[in-house]
Amino acid sequence: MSVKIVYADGTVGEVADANAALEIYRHSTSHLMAAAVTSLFPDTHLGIGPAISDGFYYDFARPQGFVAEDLQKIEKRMRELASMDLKYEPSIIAKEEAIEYFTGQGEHLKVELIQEKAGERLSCYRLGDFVDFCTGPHLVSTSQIDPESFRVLNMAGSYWKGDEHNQQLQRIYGTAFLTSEELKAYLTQLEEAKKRDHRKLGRDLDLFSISEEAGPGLAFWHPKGTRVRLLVEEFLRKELYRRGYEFVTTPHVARDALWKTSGHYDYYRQNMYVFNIDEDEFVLKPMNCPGHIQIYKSQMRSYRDLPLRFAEFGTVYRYEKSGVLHGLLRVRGFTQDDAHIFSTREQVGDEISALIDLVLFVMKSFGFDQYKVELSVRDESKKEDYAGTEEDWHMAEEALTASLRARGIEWTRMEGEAVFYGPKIDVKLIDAIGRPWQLSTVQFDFTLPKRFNLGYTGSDGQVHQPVMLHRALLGSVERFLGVLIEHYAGAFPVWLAPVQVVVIPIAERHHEYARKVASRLTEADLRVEIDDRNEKMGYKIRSAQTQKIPYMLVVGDKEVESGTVSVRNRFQGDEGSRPLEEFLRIIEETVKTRSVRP
RNA sequence: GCUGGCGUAGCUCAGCCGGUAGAGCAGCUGAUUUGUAAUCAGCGGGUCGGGGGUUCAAAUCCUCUCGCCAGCUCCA
Repeated sequence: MSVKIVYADGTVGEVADANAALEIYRHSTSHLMAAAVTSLFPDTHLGIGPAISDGFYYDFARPQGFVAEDLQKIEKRMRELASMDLKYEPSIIAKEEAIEYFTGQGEHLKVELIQEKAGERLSCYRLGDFVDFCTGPHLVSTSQIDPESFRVLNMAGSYWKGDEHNQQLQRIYGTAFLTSEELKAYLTQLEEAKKRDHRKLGRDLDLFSISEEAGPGLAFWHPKGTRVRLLVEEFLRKELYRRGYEFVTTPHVARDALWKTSGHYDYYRQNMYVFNIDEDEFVLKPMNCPGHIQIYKSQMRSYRDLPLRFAEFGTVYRYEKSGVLHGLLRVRGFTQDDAHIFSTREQVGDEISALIDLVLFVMKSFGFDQYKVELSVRDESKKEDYAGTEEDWHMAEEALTASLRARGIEWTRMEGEAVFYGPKIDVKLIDAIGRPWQLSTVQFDFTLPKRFNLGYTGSDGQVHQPVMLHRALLGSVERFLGVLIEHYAGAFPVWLAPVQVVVIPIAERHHEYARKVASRLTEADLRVEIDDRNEKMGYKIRSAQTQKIPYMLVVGDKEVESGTVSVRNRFQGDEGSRPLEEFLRIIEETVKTRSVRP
């Protein structure tokens, strides 16, 4: 469907593209919201109010802020204004005139924006009594906004121009869709996301907890959560050994001297836990790289030794601001599936290719098949902020893009997003309900080899400096498991499920057979429980279903007699009886293939 | 860290214009011996996040503090 719009110069047009139309629609709804807010609260001043990926927001400056009840009032006022058929009236005026007007209105933030804008003339849109400096385009009239297709959702603080040193504004979020059905679907999806919340599932499935007494941002892994964790780690460990990595183990604390050499002491101090013992100062490690470098440096290295790939499930601790902590996704103590590759310049291209293969293989194995790749490079205008030579950056970027190109992987180039010590590739996974998660990262490092004066003897007998790559596949085990829980909504694939099978005897006389069944499966290395509680079968099934256990084996008189099990699958329900050995073959195959659905 | 909201039993929540706590689920005990998502009955369980204050009296009001939630900034 096409939407009628009005451009800044007053011409009227139509937009047929659904995405473009939605963006304009949301932007216009945000103006409607601002109009509602300024009419309800005349002492409010304006920030900016764009459309965003799933709605829109508007930032307001109001000393006393807003309270939750204000949101309802605002929404109500928006409906009233929408029904008044107000026109979005554009006008093009001189910059001077605009400054004068907004200064007169006390809109100093708008004035600031206008002053920064180049050009002599600019456009404004009027909506009733509300005038905003805006390039448009907009809907023609508020009558185009379906009062049932938008919502004012929540509010939060935000910094002017996104800078925490600036004044803090009140941001009000809303969402809008072209139809009320789409709004409804969106709200349903929010509910869905809530049901998958790993913090809730972590408790319900008894996977992990975070204790107020022990401190925020520190996860305690329960037996079932630890099982999943170990399974993930075992899978990776096996795969990494297969691909030429060596595992190493490094201490959790090290003298300040190490961190001074690495530079973290100066650049990362605000995130480090530092403490004194006797005369010495120690740091709880926030990163594993200096440790791996110690191992590299423990002996002379030759080009024949390279590449060296040191891997570690390295637990690090970083002080994070209290407001950023979030379940397992953002914690203060976490385990990186870290590795550092030391290679010659000639080898680095192959290493990156191998890494990309590895990342894709690992993600696929865990059931993710959608992803986005970002290549972060330095800000060309601020080269002095970055370490490494011109040649370093060129070589690194070349190596990264060549590998991506060779695999036909599409990527987005992120200007100015590189870390100061080198460019990187980040892989963002898309989960089951379409949300992106930043996990894998491959980063060049031009500074640590220099700081630690790393070298190897080349075939020419001269000492050369190795290239160093940091890489993590899962990022951190904690974050990855959080994402995995949400991706599967707690129903892990059979190979990762903490409990794979629960045997459900119907009555007490079937307990002995149930134990026989369970021990046969346990012998085959399956994770089995028997529910021999004094309850009805339906109760036990419900209990197993809510625990998302992949298979329930019901055993009663018939099964005891025939040596079978009645198989119930958590997704499909009752599958009927089959001989125990046959079930065993099926589940073993499911585990072996790491099949997502049993 | 900042803005706003919220902390009552293991979980979800009621009680909150002040009169010292309640439900459902979970747990425990007993009865029941059960055929594909909740059998019945009984019992135990809370220094109402913590400190201070106002008051004859505080889960309810004020204040400080800790934590959680939604964002912002930052990030694996």
